[in-house]
Amino acid sequence: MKIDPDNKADLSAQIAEAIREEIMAGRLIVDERLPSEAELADHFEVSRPTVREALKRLAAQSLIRTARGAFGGAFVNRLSYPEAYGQHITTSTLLLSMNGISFDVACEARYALERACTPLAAERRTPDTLATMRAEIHRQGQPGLTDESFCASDVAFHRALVDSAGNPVLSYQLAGAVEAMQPLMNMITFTARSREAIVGFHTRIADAVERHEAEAAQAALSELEAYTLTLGRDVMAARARPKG
Amino acid sequence: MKIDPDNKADLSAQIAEAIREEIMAGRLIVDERLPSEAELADHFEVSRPTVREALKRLAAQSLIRTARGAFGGAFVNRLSYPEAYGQHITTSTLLLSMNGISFDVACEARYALERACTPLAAERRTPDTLATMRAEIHRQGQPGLTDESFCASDVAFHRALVDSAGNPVLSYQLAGAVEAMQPLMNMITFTARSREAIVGFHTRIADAVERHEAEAAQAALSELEAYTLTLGRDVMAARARPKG
DNA sequence: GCGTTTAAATTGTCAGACATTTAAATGTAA
DNA sequence: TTACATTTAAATGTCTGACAATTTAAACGC
Repeated sequence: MKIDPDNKADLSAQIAEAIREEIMAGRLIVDERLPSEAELADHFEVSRPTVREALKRLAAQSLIRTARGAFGGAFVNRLSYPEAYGQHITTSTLLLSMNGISFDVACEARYALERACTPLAAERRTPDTLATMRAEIHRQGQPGLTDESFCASDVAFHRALVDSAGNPVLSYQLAGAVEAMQPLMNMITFTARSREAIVGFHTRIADAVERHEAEAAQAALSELEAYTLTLGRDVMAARARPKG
Repeated sequence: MKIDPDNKADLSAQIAEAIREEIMAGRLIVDERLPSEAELADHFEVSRPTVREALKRLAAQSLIRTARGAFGGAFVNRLSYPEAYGQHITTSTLLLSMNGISFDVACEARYALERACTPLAAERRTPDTLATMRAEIHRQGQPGLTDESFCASDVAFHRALVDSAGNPVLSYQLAGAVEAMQPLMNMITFTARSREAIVGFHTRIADAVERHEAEAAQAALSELEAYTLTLGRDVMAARARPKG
């Protein structure tokens, strides 16, 4: 493994980067065991705590996993879809919340991406994904539902729509976009009237997907986007008026 | 800040998660200073190395940054677009390479997402992004170009197309999809004939975007997808035949 | 008033030790 | 021989204490 020049950056960051490059380049393959912490410390000529900090950096990115005990150690981790989802959602959510991304921009990106899945979803939807969409639509019509539950069900519906495309890479990419919108969506209070409208759009989408009508589904999605945008703008406008 | 129950997981992971939740929930805001390592160790009732491992986990995710010296410490980091790009690309690349994602599935996801940007790109393209696309097309026609440079230019062209949409969130989401394909694309050797064909598709796309013709651009993209798929399948087939 | 020096606070690194966990090796009895 | 219990070795997890390097602010001298 590569060494570190007289770089002045943190040693643990340099070591983590060296190991990360080995993994990215495929020179360390999945489930391969890294040398023990003591051996790594010896190799890089640093102390064990420094090596451990480097390994924790890699663990935080799900690049390695560790096991205690004899024949334990650090192993190259096969990045699973749930782990990848989680990291993507964390990154996307923070990017939106920390950079003052407007509701309009986030909304546009989200629905543009979602429309991209729709033709595939209309072509390949299964009874299973259709049933999930129908179930979420039914839940959204329940009177006692809290705003939080309504939002969660909304996410689940759109998630099912995306999953209908049957492309796990697409599902992964969309997860970040849809989930990251959640905090922004939570700012909107859904009146009974707006819920009714949204359920209407969802029903149109599910119907179109069931009938393999991609364009009708895309059209309904575009109208839902426009409607969501008006809801968001109303909230912003109301917030600009400090008068209650 | 929250404490840790009698959980048996790593203390550093628990502490990192507790701080991460504070940041995600907005209770720790951008540029806010965390307590010093000694204070955190005191608060969580662990030793300083354990706190440091937790902080390194957060630093690896660009959630915090650290500064030495008096009035230094750990600060909540504003996640920048380049940092978010980098993490997204790392995650996407590893997800594809470690899970045996087929060329077909990755290709489908990538072009589906890219087509989603096309209507916005055709609407909003600027002289600047058009010039970038033209420049990359010109470079791709140079005879002496290596396969690596051709691939890089291909990525730059598609990146310019995506950026034409003028939506930074969309650009961020697409970066992972496009860049993560790069290792798979590098397996394809581009003959003079295939390069000529690709330059032709790129020219059609640029022309359509310049004329604000979204559907023509999408059609050219779809044909490029089909052509890329045949190239990839030829490579796979040639690889299946061990005979040279 | 200004430049220099000093002090303090904080992260970065090290050394050594002990605790905990895990699986293999070993021993023991039915 | 087989099954079960014990021991052992290897590795990570955690702690203590110390020192180095860095950076800012305050003190100091002129």
